[in-house]
Amino acid sequence: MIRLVIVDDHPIVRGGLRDTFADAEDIVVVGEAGDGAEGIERARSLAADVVLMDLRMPTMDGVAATAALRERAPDVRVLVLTTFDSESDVLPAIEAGAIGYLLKDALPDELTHAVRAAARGESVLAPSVTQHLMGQVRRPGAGTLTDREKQVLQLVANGSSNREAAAALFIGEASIKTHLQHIYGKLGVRDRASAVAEGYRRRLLT
Amino acid sequence: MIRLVIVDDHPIVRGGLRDTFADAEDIVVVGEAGDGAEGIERARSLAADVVLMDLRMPTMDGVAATAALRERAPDVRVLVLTTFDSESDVLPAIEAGAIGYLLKDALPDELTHAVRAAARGESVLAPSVTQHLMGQVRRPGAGTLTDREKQVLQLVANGSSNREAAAALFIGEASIKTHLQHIYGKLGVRDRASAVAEGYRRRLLT
DNA sequence: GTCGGGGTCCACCGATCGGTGGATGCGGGT
DNA sequence: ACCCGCATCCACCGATCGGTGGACCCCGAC
Repeated sequence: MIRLVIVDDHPIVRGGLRDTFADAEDIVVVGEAGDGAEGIERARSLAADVVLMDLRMPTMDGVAATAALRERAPDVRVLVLTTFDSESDVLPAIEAGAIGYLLKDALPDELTHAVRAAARGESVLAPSVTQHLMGQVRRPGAGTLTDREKQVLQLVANGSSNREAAAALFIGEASIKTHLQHIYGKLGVRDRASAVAEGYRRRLLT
Repeated sequence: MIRLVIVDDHPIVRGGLRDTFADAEDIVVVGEAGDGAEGIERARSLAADVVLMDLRMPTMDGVAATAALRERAPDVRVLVLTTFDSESDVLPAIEAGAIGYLLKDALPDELTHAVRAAARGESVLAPSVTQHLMGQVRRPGAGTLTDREKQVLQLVANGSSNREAAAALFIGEASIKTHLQHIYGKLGVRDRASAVAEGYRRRLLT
């Protein structure tokens, strides 16, 4: 029997998860928590096998909680279940010691399978997360924007539209779009707003 | 006769400006420079009345050059002429001692008038810049996003579309749009990408 | 010499965003 | 009692963006 603890700050989400695992005869939800600190306490006192961990939570977030659990209760497997799959969420969570990373659009079936896999010590990743990870290894130089790309990103961060950025660099609008596509690919994002965010996180922008 | 020095790293822009002032009988362009350090030197050695200063330049930017000029040649009026009007450009430039702030979409006529005004010690600001400044005084609490607005901005920075952010916060897409409009107003930007940038600059985002 | 990466450009399309001008309800402050 | 800030929601529109699948040129490395 797999002893599961659910950590998520939304009661509604917790309810949905509880229902999901009600059908699984080999999984029992032994506890719930609304933030990271509480989650750590529950996981330890209830002798959890697997913790289903949200990332964005008040007071103590999922990454910090995961890291703390790895330290204080190394036998507990932490399975991240969150809404976001940007690199800035995925990589810290993996580094912190999460054994799996699923997105909240996962089907109930996928969820129960993932919990069983986690209990066996196997890793389960959402497809888009897998891509991010592959991107990290496939391209050792990934995250290295060219000078031109940095210029474009800086202009976008300063409020330029594609047209304005093109004018500022004396090139065509199409080139700006191409540069941005390359930037999205390298940073693992889908739009200019999160590209700017990643730019600041990686200290590419001022 | 007003002695003018042009500081801009693009030769083409310098050329255009030179042409612009060729028609003004009371203004003579006595020198040009391609970066801030050079601009300071020219402004002093050529006894400039007014310096037309670009902000984004290699090696020494316009803000640093303006501050240095105020220090070492307080009689020289610095008139900023740049492409950008985000708060993070405007405020430092004004603080550094610029007497005016124009955008590069200004008409030649506006430019010559502004140079004459600067020579007389009067301030000329581009309309959108004036708005930024007024925003600074009118709202002492400006730049203070509400908790909800910070949540929205954080989600946008993490790559959420409006729809996704709405789902994450359990509210409607229309509310996300409204929050974003408020955020744009408070941060003095026009789109989500530069809102994210301002968020990082003001340390509202992680 | 050719292969790959960087930079530039094109067309087309659907999706999303930004702008505007509202409206409602709640709570705190005067 | 009233007003204002905050949060929520609506509709409509044009502008912009993101996705795709190319293309060309230049240059340096192998």
